[in-house]
Amino acid sequence: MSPYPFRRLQIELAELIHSLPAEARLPSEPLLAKQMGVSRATLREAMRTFEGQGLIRRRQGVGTFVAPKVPVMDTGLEVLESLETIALRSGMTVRMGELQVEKVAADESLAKLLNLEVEAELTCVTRIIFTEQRPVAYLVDTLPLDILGVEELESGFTGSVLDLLLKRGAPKLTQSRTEIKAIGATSEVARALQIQRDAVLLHFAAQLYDEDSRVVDYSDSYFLPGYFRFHVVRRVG
Amino acid sequence: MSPYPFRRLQIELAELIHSLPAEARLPSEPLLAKQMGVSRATLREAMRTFEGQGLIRRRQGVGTFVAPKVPVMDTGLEVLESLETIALRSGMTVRMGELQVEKVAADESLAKLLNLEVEAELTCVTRIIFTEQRPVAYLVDTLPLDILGVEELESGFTGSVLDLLLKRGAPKLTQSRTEIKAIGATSEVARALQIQRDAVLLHFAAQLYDEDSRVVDYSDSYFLPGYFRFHVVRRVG
DNA sequence: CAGTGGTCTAGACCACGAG
DNA sequence: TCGTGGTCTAGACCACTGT
Repeated sequence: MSPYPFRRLQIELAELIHSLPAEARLPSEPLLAKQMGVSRATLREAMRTFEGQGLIRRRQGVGTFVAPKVPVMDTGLEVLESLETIALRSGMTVRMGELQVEKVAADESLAKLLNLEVEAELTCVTRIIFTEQRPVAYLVDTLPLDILGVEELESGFTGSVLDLLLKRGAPKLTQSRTEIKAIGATSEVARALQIQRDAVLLHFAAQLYDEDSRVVDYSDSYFLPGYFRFHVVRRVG
Repeated sequence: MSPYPFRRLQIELAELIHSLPAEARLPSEPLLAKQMGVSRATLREAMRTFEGQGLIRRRQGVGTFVAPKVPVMDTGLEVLESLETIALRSGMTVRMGELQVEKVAADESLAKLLNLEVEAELTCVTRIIFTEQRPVAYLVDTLPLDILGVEELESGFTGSVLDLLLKRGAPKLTQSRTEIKAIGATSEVARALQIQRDAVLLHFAAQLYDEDSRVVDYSDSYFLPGYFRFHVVRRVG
C-alpha cells in the first residue's frame, strides 16, 4: 500500500500531533526519528508538511511544538484594506516589527512596475506583521520618493503604507491591481517569518493607483498559510 | 557572505540554466553535484526552487531539462470562467486527461460545503488539464447527484463542469465564492501534475451558487505556478 | 539493460536559545 | 555549556524510461 515510509510517517505523525494538546512539545527530532524508525532527514521532510499546514511550530534551539489554535483573518479581495484593518475586524491585534526604511534606485523591474525611469529615487519599506503568537506576514512597499519620503516613516508608522496614505489624504487612491501567486519562501522571507526555506507562501504583488491612474506604490506581500482566509466572489458570465 | 553552499549553488545553477537554450538537457544529478562541489541532496534542494518557478522540468528515468518558454494564461478573478475559456482567450489550447467520474456519499466536510445532509449522493469529477507541454492544473468538482448525474459526463465532457452547466442552461448560475490558498502538493496531486511532493501550488476552493442561492458545485482547483497569472482589482475605501 | 531522477539512511557540523 | 532544530555529506537502493 505504502511503498515509502513517508506516507506511514505522515499518518503516524498526524496521529501524534492530534493526540497532543496545543503548545505541547514534541520529542526532539533525533529521538522521534528513532521512535518512528526512520532517518532524521525523512522525519524532517514529513514535518515540513505539518508546518506548512500550520499544525506545528519549530523553533531552532528550543524544540517543536503543537501550534495553538489560532483565529483567522478572513477577508474578501474586492476591497483593499490594510492587514491592521482586517485584523481589527476579526477581533485580533497585530503589530509591526523589524521596520526597515531605505532609499533605493529603481532597477528595470521596479521602474516598469511603477511606470518610472530606471534609477528613479524610491522609498522602500520592509516590515514584518506579527500576531500575538508569531510573525504571519512579510511586507515590502516601494514608492516614488516624492510620494512618500523616508522621513515621514521615521515616527508614528504603524505598519500600513495604505493607511498612512489614506490618512494623509493625498494622493487620492482609487484601486489596486493585485497579482496572486503561490511561492516557496526565499531565505530572507523564511527567516523573517520563522519558517523553513521553501515553505509554501501566498504572495500578492500589488500596484496601487491614484485618481490620475499613476502607480503610487508597488508592494510585495507574503502570507503565512493558516492565518488568513482570502476569498473572492466571482460572477458568472 | 554566504554561510551555506545553498545560496552559491542557487546562483551558479541560475547562471547555468539561463545560459542554456530551452529544452536543453542538464547534466545528471550525480555529475552536476560533483561539478558544483556539493552533495546530491543539496543539489536537489536547490533544483526544487527552479522547478517550483517553472524554469526546469525533471523527468524520472529521463533527465532534467530547461523548461520551454511558455505562454501564460492571464485572467482576472472578477468573472468565473473555465480554464478552457481562459486558454482560448490567451490563444492557447488545453486538453483534459485522466477523467474520473465517481458516485460518492457526502462526508461531513462536503455536506457542509454543499449545504446538504451527510451521506447525500454526490457526483465527483476529477481530471487533469494539460497544455501542449505538460499538465498544469488538477481539478476536482463535487456536485449533488440530482444536479449532474454520472451518465451525463460519460460522453462529450471536455473538462469544464462550469461550461457544461452553462450550456445546459439549468440550474441558472449566478456566482462563485472562491477561497484562495497556497499549499504544498500532496502525493496524489504531485503525481498528476508531474511535480515533486510538496511543490508549491495555488489552490482555489470554490462554491458555485445558482439563482436560488443553492450551492450546486464545490470544486478544488490546483494550479501549477508559471502557467497562470491571476489578478484582482481591489477598490480602495 | 543502463542511466535517470526519487527516496532514504547514518552521521556530521553549525547556528541558535535557554540555563 | 548543552540540547535544539538547520544544513550538508556520502552512499545506498528503488522506480521509471528508453534502448
